[in-house]
Order: sequence, then C-alpha cells, then structure tokens
Amino acid sequence: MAAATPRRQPTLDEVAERAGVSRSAASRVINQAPHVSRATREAVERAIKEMGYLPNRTARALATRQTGIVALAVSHDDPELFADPFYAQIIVGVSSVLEDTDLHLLLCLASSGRGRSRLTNLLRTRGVDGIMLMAMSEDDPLNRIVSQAGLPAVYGGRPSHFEPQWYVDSDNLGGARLATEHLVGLGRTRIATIRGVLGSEAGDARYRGYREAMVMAGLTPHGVVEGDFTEAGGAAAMRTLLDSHPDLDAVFTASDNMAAGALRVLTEAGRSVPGDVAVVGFDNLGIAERTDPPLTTVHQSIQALGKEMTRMLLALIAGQDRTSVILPTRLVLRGSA
Amino acid sequence: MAAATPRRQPTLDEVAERAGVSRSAASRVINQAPHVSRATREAVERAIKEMGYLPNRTARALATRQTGIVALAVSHDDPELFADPFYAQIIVGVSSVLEDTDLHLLLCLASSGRGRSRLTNLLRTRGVDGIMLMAMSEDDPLNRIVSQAGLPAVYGGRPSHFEPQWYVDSDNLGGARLATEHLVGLGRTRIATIRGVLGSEAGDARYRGYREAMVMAGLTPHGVVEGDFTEAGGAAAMRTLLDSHPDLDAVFTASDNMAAGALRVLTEAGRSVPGDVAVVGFDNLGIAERTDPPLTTVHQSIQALGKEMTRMLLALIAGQDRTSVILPTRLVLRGSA
DNA sequence: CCTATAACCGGGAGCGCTTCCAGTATTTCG
DNA sequence: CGAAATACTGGAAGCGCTCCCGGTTATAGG
Repeated sequence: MAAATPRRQPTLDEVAERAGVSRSAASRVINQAPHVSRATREAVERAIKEMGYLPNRTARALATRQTGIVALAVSHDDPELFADPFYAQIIVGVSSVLEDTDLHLLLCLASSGRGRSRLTNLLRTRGVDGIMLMAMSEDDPLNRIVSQAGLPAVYGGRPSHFEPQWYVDSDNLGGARLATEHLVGLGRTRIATIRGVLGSEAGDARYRGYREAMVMAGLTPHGVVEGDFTEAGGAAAMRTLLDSHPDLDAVFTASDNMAAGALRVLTEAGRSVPGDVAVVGFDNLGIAERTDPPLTTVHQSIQALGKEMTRMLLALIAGQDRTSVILPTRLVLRGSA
Repeated sequence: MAAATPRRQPTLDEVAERAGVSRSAASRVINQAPHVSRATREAVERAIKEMGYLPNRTARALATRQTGIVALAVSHDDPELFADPFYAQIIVGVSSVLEDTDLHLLLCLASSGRGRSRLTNLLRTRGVDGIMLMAMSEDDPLNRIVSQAGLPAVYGGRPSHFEPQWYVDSDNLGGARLATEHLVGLGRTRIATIRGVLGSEAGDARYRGYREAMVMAGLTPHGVVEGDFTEAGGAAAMRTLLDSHPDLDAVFTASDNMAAGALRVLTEAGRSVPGDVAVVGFDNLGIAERTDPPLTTVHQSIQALGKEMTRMLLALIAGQDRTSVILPTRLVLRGSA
C-alpha cells in the first residue's frame, strides 16, 4: 500500500540517448517533422515506448509560445447565474469538440473585480492560446483587454451595442419571428409578448423578431411587458398583461421559464390554453415538456452553440480566418399553441 | 479602429536592465525573496510599473515545476450528466476559493476513453499542480493513475468501496438518519424509503442512515424501492410502493427530484400529504420549495463541498497534511412532513 | 566517376524564468 | 580598529523543449 514512488518522467534527452540519436532528431520524430530516416524514427519510437516518454507540456509551451489551453470566461456580477443550466450545456458542447484535440479547457468565472483582473493577467501573460467569452456586457473592461491582447477571441452570444469581430449566436430574431408567425397563422390577432430584460441581446433580438412579424402581418403589438427570464417573473408579467389587455388571445414569451409562469397564471385566471389564449416560449428547455399543456416553443441548441464557438476558436488559433455565425432556430410544436 | 499592435510583453531581463540591476535581483523582488536592498527593490518596482511587466506564466512554470493550474475532473460515461446543476454549484464553490489565489481551474469532462487518456497524459506530464475528482467509479483506471502520479488529489464524494486518502463528502448517512428520525418523531411507524441507485455512494449511505434510524426506533423498514434519482424514477418507485405497502404512512426519499415524483403520485392516488403520508426528501434543491406541499428535506451545501475540496487541495499542494472531511447536513422543515 | 541536389543529422541558441553560489559591500562587536 | 559575521549582488546553470543552420551522407543525373 506504499505510495508508488512517483518516478520522474523521462526527458527528451534521455529518450534520444537511449535511441542513440540527437535530441533534435528525437524531437523531429515526435513532431512528425520531415527529414527523418526510417531507422531513426523506429529507434526513437521504440525508446519512447520503452521509457513511457511523454513530452512535458510546459517546456513545449515555453518553446512554441503555445500553451495548449483555451479559456472559457463567464463574466457575470452574480456568480450564482452560472448555475443556469445554459452554461453546463455550453461546456458540454465545448468539451466535446476539444476532446478531439490536445487542447484543454480553462474555466474562468470572472465575477468580482479580482476575478476579472486575474483573467486580464492570464491573457496578458499569454497563459492561454485563445478565449471564448460569454455574457459580456458592452462596458466590460475585458472587451478592451481582449482586443488589445491580440489573442483569438470568440464571443458566445453577440453582446448588445457592440459587434465583436468573431461571435456565434442563436438566431433569436428569426426564432421569435417564427413563433409569432405561427401565432398569426393560427388566426390570433391580439398577440401580446412577455419580452426579456431590456438591454440583453437575446431579449432585444427576440423582441425585434416579434415586432417584425407583427408588422408583416399588419397587426399591432397587443401588450408588451418586460420579464426577467425567470418563472416568477413570467407569472408577474402575465398578471399585468391580463390586467391591461384582458382580451388578448395569444402571447409570445421570450423564454420557457417565463412561459411556464405565464401558463400557471393563465389557468389560475380561468383561461384555457390554447383554447382562449395560445402561448409559445423560447429555448426548448426540459421544462417545456413538463408544463400543462406542454409548451410550443422555439428550439435552440445550446450545445451546438458551444461546439460552434469552439470550432471557430480552433480555426482562429490555426491562423485561418472565419466569419461570425448565426445558428438556426426552429419551432417545436406541442400543446400550448 | 485598427487593432492595437499587440506589443510584446516585456521580459524580466528588460525590467532588470531598465532598473539597472541583474535579472536575479529583479527576480528576487518579484518573488519577495529576502536579501534585496531597499534601493534595488524600489528601482525594480518602478521599472515594473513603467513597463507594465507581468511574469510569463509558462516560463515560471518550467522553472518552478508548478503550473499554477488545478484540474476538476468529472468522469462520467454520459456527458449529459454534467448538466446536473450539482456540478455548476461545485464549480461556483471551487471558483470562489480559487479567486483568492493565483491558481486557475482546468475543467476536464472525461467521458469517453479518449477523454480519460487525455486526462491521464495531463497528469503524467505534470500539466496541473493538483486535481479534484468527482463521480469516480471504483474501477475507473483513473484512480490508479492518480495515485501513481503522486499528485495532490482530492475526491469529491467518497467513491463506494474505495477509500481515497483525501476526500470531502456530505454527511449523507447522518442526514438520512435525521430525516428518518424526524418521521419517527412524528409518530409514523410504517415508513418506506425510495433509495438511490444501488452502488452509488450517496445512495448507499442514505439508505444506511435510514436503516440505522429505523433500527434505533425499533421499527422495521416498511417497503424499500430503488429509484434513479430522477423525478420520473421517483414516481415509478412510489407507484410500486403503493402497490406493495398500501398502508404506509411515511416515506423517506433519497433525493428531492424523486420526492417530487412521489408527491405527484401520492396526490394522484388520493393520499393527502402530510396527512395520510409524510414525505421527506434530500438535497434541498430549488424544486423542494416549489412542490405541493413544499418539501421537508435534508439540506446539503454543494457550494460548500466545492469550497472545502478546493481548500483541502490547496493545503496539500502547499505541502501541509490534511484529513478527509465530512460536511454536516441539516433538516429543513416545510410542509410535507 | 564526378558533381548538383536533396535527405538527413546534430550542435547550439533560444523560450523567460528561478536559484545556487561565489564574490563583494556592509555591519557588528570584541 | 580589525576580524567575523551578515547583507547584498550578479554570473551562470538549469527547467525540457523547439528549430535554425551548417555540415554530412545518400541519391540522381550527366
């Protein structure tokens, strides 16, 4: 039960010596560089296998100026917001594409000023090869740092009022339009909306989509209330909506959580869904299947968002150019509309 | 709008030159080492400020053999399980203590064999200074690697049938006993349990706690069914329980999610809660407040678990010894019992 | 068979930092 | 005031790798 003596890992020099070649030659076979004879390659490969050699990441990083690490930074004032399953999904997506590379993922929850300055240092000391940023507000000092650092950086979700060079976002506008058009197609004419919080890009874009679809259909918004993306917020919003526009016959809600709250309030108020009023949500979270009735909603794949961000970052690190991408959304029909 | 030319970061040599001292002297002031005169220190500090110098992490890592990075590894066959809010809470806890250090967090979702071998390499190449492991099964090859690597390693949640040298866990056993004793104190005598999945440490420990409390009270288990920790699983379990033991008057459920399912089935079956049957859950997740009636449950702080794991790891890295810790749990009284 | 070309090889200079050590300046104290 | 202790200092040797470059050997071509 004695702890195995942590035998020191062999170095490249030792491998080279055992293989009877120079360190340069050994390095070449490891990096699959050209100009290495068959005999040399085999000798080195044998030595590597026999000694269980693995190149030291740090030394390699110092020599190549590449750390083999990418960062995912979530900049929020409230660290609790990270608990939103949204980020877990992002991470699953990111990890799945990283898994086929030899890059690792550094996770930075930069909430406090201290956290942000740690992140700044990390970038300036070239501690990572690239970075993915989420939930950045337009005035976050990180934006400046990131662009100054001259480091590949992709944004997840386009920040409002600020167009970064590279970002990946879901088609919030298109999805909202889809949802609203569906309501219109159902023959509804008094369509309200519970919009997301003002100033959040997703909230704004979904609201624009709603408006555009209304205009196209020759309708005017029939009640607009702001919610905070939570279930409780959706419930509250629905109550004020019922007060101000008791005759509404449909509502487009900018998130499933808010839709769930709205649904609850509607049935409590004696309105049948979708009979009296049709409801459609946004996100297609698990909760959408468990509401009563099940929620018709706009699907966005968060894992796909994470994957696409990562692919883009890898391309940038490899020196390729890329253009920002908007991921499609689609309508999922269930019982509520 | 031209991208700022990413000016190369100054090196220690340049700082030393500007300060008119040797590199060694400059290094000493940066590392707050002794034997540096006041004049030298001030000259170097001024140079650092003027040039905006920041030590290069990689070079320092190579010289000190310390990377300044710790890993959090979640080893699951199903990457989706990472989406459980449990891990997000862990990460929030971990990050909050890391924030006061200059260590960064590497997140490894090691699901596939590929992911696991990446992790193995990371450890063997000394890519991290220490590691926190979660959700390890006893036969995971990682266990061997970790102990062989001779690297500080703390487990989150003691794996079943395997006692690692350092771990942090919630007091699952004590919590379950508390819950069951509460039921006993309420005068209930026909107490069933929906236990967690067999072979999971948490599930087993909570079950043992239930049994111990029953024995202490001179009662015998009145129905034991296994659930899978999900709401649906809890509902199914409750149904079979109602079939086999229709006269039960209480049930201890090994998770809030399962309890929510059980609650639903009970009211559907016409049993009043807590009138006919009292229910207590485990975890104190958000859902516990939203069930009908609100769920009496055992609280465990997952963030605290993350924090404690991190503190322990930091201590180990610093060369201090530590002993494993069990975090207390407590009963939260709500309407269901 | 001899030269032009290409394939291969190892020496060595980094990458940017820490740290040991021998040497010099400064105290301290008998 | 001189010797022993002490505080500083900079040179230099790493840490383990990559990669340029001049030199050597194999291949081709005339």
